[in-house]
Amino acid sequence: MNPQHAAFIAIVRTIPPGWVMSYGQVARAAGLPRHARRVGVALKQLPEGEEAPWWRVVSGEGRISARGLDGSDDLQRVLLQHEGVQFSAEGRIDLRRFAWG
DNA sequence: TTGCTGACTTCCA
DNA sequence: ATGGAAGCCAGCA
Repeated sequence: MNPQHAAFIAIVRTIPPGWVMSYGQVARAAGLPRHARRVGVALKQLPEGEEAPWWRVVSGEGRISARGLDGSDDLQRVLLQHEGVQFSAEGRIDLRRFAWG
């Protein structure tokens, strides 16, 4: 397990239910700015044993990043809505609500 | 080493 | 709002 990935996962584990963070925020919180893309890689390669709320990580625009094949996109949306996260008609999340303040 | 590829972000027209 | 380009950086061929 890549140490950087471990750092990202550690941050993701601190995201409480009903809350979301963008890839960029996770990267910065882990002390690794400009590594937003790596956060995506870390989550994609998240081992079975590692438990982390990957679905609470979205893009900076408040949308769910596409994976392409599997329907994990839909699963993510369902999980978030189940936690009470509000989506706009266009399927967007208003990240301003999650800015510390 | 070079070039391409991303679960990204930021600028600019 | 919207599309495209550029910046970014580790992994891989």
